Amino acid sequence: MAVTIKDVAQLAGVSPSTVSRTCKDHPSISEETKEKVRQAMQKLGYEPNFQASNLASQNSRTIGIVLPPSARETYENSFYLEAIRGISSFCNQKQYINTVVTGNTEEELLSVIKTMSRSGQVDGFIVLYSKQDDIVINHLYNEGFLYVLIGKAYQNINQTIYIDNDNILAAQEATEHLIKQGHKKIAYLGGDNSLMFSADRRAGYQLALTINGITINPKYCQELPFKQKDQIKAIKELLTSDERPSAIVVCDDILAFTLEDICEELKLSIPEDIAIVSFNNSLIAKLATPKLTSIDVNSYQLGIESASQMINHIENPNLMATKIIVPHHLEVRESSVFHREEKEESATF
Amino acid sequence: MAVTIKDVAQLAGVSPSTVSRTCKDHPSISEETKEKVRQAMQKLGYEPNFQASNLASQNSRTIGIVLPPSARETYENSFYLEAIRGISSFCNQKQYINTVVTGNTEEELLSVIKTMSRSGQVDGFIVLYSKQDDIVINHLYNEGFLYVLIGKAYQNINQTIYIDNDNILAAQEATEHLIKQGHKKIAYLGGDNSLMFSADRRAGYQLALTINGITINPKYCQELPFKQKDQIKAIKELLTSDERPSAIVVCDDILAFTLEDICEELKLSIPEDIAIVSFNNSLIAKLATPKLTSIDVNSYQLGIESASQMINHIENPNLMATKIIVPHHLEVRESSVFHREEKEESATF
DNA sequence: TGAATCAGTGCAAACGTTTGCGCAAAAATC
DNA sequence: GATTTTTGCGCAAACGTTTGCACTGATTCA
Repeated sequence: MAVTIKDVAQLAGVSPSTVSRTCKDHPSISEETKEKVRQAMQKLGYEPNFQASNLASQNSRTIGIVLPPSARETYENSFYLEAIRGISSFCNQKQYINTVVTGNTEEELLSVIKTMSRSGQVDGFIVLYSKQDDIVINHLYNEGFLYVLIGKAYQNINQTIYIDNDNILAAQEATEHLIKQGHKKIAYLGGDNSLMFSADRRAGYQLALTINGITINPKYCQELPFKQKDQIKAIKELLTSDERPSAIVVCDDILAFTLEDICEELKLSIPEDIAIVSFNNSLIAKLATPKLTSIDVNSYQLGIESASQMINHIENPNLMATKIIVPHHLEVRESSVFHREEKEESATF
Repeated sequence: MAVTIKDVAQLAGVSPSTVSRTCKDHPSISEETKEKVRQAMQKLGYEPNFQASNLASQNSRTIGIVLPPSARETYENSFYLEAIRGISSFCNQKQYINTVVTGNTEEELLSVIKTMSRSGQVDGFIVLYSKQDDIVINHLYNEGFLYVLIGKAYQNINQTIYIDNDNILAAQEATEHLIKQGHKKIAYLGGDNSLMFSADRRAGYQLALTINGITINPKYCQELPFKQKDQIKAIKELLTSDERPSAIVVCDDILAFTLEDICEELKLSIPEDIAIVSFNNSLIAKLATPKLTSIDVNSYQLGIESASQMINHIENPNLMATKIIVPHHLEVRESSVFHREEKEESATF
């Protein structure tokens, strides 16, 4: 049997409550006694029992991580694992535990989440996506259960805690980067606009055009269908139309990669005929030919910050619902700039 | 305050112990009473308190998931998230919790693991890699703590539970697939051979050659350095040498992708000059041009099986250390076969 | 000098389960 | 009908913490 608080108390010649208070560094214990207790803990290799501690203090020190209910391809995006790693790393430091919950459908997810919250398995959920009218998010909100969103909240904005990039600004910068290269016919390829990041990036793109006095061409602003076949068809149509754009902002590296393929097929050279900027700065952006200019959203940091906020709110229930914006940065590579020198950073990979 | 076992007991007119036993479907409670209790539970929306239950039964119903301590690039491999999703999904069903632990160095990992096991935060660890002389794995073994490896065990093989593909067979099949296409000069590009999967794939490659009466050329069998720059250099040397191979088995899609790039640079066409088979069947394999023939290792299933084994061993401590082999399959695409028709499955993506 | 304050500790009751054991009542045995 | 066995359930003691409250001895204040 593992060493308990009583063993430590006995060895140190104090009561269990004194040991407990020493662990918490309670001010009403004298430094002298604390030292004595600490020595005993050290000697016995004491580690407080997680379950007992949680039961007594009526919490779980556990954070649920909710993956979006999606097709397998979605998870190929390294964003999710990086966010999870950020969360984990912070949790590990703070002696918290995290549990990822995943499901194929929204309903499946919801049912797991319901039992988890009712059984006190978790203190709160970090939801790794933000989507309009999502039943999971709505449920959490309606139940008043603690949750934080990665991505911008869609409704109840002032009451929900979220961690996000400034996707509008990011897309604006991406677009302005292209404008600076002399482009005027700039298109945007996005995904499902009920996902907040996609909608925001589109907004940023449009904002940049407006600010720079470029009129918005609706044909240039596309919400692509989910199926890859249809995506390809839509992209081809765009690229072979009379008003072919000379530059494209793409909401994701994977999609941008597909775009590069299509360009090659259509004998359009990048960045001469079509310049490209995309998002996520994943490995694929570095491996693509030509290498993709991409916006790094710091997904690991998004994870860290969301865990930090979560724990903060668990331990201080009356905190306001704050928002955190994690900085992004534009990683310029070959797909958007003519005659670019081989840069050291891309070379070291 | 949430509804407890006492509330249910009161409503059903029985004692708390009867409620508890009903939950466990204990045989010594009459079906009649059970039904009464179940109705009460239903009515109150009772969900057993996770912490209390764990404390009383002296376990944690929590599984730690150990990511390898690596550079960021490693995690771009979708293998890890898929494995985690498999584990999570199984845990969610079984009312278990999982917590991923990650660290930049082996020491960091080890220290987290130590406190986790001592504080009873987890019942066991699923280690998502298998490596020679790894201090984490060694620690777990020496402490006699429950763990299961994804990948083949390196030592204490009969005492450790592991879930793996038959990587030897997989690599053998990959190689024989190339042999069937008429290739005789076949090379193998692997990574760090202290990682078991890499060593096994090499072994399978060599086995296939031997069986088919092809002498092994040491130059053809490479353990590539970690840095991408050096990798590229080594590959280029191989491809420009006098004895240039006509086909290559590559231990990972990402590396194979890089190989394709180099081939293009050297004006070698795929699969005519160089045929390629790789591993993991990730998105990148489907997006590459030409599309990569790749071995799918069913990482999600590896996750499921490892969680299943883990829970089985948690609940039955005296079980033997079994091994589970998850099937793989070869997904044939353009990189290994001449004049391949566009297949439906690749088209649907 | 006596009352009031305070710092430092311990007592014991939670927290919500699980489970060994005991005890009735019912069933089986003779 | 008396004895034993079985069935079904409840009692109460764990499990290892946390924490409100009480208590003691020392210090301060008037």
